This record gives sequence, C-alpha cells and structure tokens, in this order.
Amino acid sequence: MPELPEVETVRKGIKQLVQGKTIISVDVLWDRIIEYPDVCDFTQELIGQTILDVDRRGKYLIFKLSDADLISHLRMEGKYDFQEKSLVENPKHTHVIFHFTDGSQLSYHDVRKFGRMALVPKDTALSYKSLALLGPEPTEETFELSAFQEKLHYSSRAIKTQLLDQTTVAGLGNIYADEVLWEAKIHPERPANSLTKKEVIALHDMIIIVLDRAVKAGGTTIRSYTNALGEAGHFQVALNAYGKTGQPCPRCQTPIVKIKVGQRGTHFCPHCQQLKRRNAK
DNA sequence: ATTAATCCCTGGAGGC
DNA sequence: TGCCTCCAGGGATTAA
Repeated sequence: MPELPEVETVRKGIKQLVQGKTIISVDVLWDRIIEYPDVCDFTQELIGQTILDVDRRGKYLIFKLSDADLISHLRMEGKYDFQEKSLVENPKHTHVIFHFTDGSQLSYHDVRKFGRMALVPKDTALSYKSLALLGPEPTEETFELSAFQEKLHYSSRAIKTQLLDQTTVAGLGNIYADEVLWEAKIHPERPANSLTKKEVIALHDMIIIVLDRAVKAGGTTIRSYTNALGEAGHFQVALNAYGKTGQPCPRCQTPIVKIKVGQRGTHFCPHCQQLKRRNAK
C-alpha cells in the first residue's frame, strides 16, 4: 500500500518520464476512478494539456498541467505504468490511459479500484476537498512539534488512530504508523492525550526520521523506472513491527503481537510498547 | 463538533 | 480441484 515514501518514489519516476508531454486523448475504462468532474468532461478537458510538473502532497500526486491540476490518489493498490508505444491490448485492471502526442502513454492500474482522480482548475489542487485539511508534511522544516503536541493533547483517541488521521500529519499509513510507534516505544492504543512530553517528542522525531529514511531508500531505484511505477520502492526499508506477527522484536526478542485498533491490523512489541507504565524501580 | 462504523473492491488464503 | 468465507485497508460517507 503506497504511503508517503512510496508515492514520493512514484512521483519522481513519473515526472522524469512524462514531464513536457502533451495529452492527445484519454481513455477511462472504469468510471468510478474519476471523482470529479464527470468522465466526459474529465476526458475532454485533458486533451491538449501539457504536463508541466508532477508534485506530491501527503499521499496525493498532483500533475501540474498547462491549464489544470490533476489530482491522483493511489489508495491501496494503484500503480502507474509508462509505455513508449500504445499497447494493442491493455493488461487487466487498467482503468485510465493518458495518450501523448509522441505516441507514448501513461496508464493507471488498480486491482481494487479504490484509487481516485480529480481534475480541478489550475493551481487549486491544495484547496480541493481533503487536501485542504491535510496536516503538515513530516519533515523537519514543516512538522512543528508544538502543533503536533496540541493536536494530541485534545484527542482521546488511540494514538495509532490519530496518526492515521491525515489532518494530524500527512502521509502516514498503516505500515509506517506501526513502525514509528515501535521506534518511539509507544503502545498503539495509548490515548493520544496520555502521552508524556518526552513521548510526544520521541514520536515526532521518529515520524520525521522513519519517513525520511524510507523516502531515501525508495529513491535509490528511481533510475530503473520504466514500468510498474508503484512497485519499486516498496519494502526497500527493513520493517521492524509491521507484518512481523510472532517474529522476535529486533530490540528485545519478544514476539511481535497483532491486534486491531480502529478496524486496522496493528503490530507492536508487548514488551517495548506497554499500555501501562511499569512500576519504576 | 468529534468520533466511530460502514462502504467501496478484488485476489489470495484457509477450511472442508 | 473447487466452492465458500474471510481478510486486507484509505478515505468518503453516514450514523451516533
């Protein structure tokens, strides 16, 4: 599932392949992928537009076009593929194809059809729906400790749930939420407002560190991008908790446990990440 | 206003 | 082998 680091890797890959290309036609094979406007207008308005740049905000890709912004969210399994020449037959699960004037094409694939695209007026992507509500990017420069601390202070939800809420900080998904909580040694079910100042600082710092590390790892394979733009960059970073049910915690060897938090599968170390503080000795 | 539950989708895994 | 059920999950929507 693409989270911020994966989307960033996809962004770089797509950018170097399609920047400067002009759309000549668009095929939409599954209408519900297009959230706005209706498929007919979406297709028509894209014709003749040139891709000036490819940006990202949180987990959203933003294609900067000559006269519009195209927003694309990959959700669970969305992937982009690039072909130098149009394919006679498109693979299964191909839902949207952008044809360019030079004969090449960018196609969108999505087995579960959860991904969404929206075409909005030029330079308005960041104020479209939930993009306008996104929290800060998880970088040193933008992710302020004080705002994060305040957000947690007023929330009684489980910290894991709070981290998945994109208005807290943008870009964390189920994998990295588990990873940063493991790194910060915080139990995923701790109420957000029960974290000590020390824990909030540790969590804040780990969010920046873990995502930066993942972005850098994903970025190392960019040059090999010709196909499957959503695949590379996945699991380039070793995971410590997510998907490690029953395996020893890399810190203390206690088996990793899996529970449900807010309907989401959640992995943690019951020794390093305790719900109640042990009596200090 | 805040938060929790439901829904969208399909393929893969496990049971029998 | 094949049929059935269950599970995975980001974010929009609906409900409480």
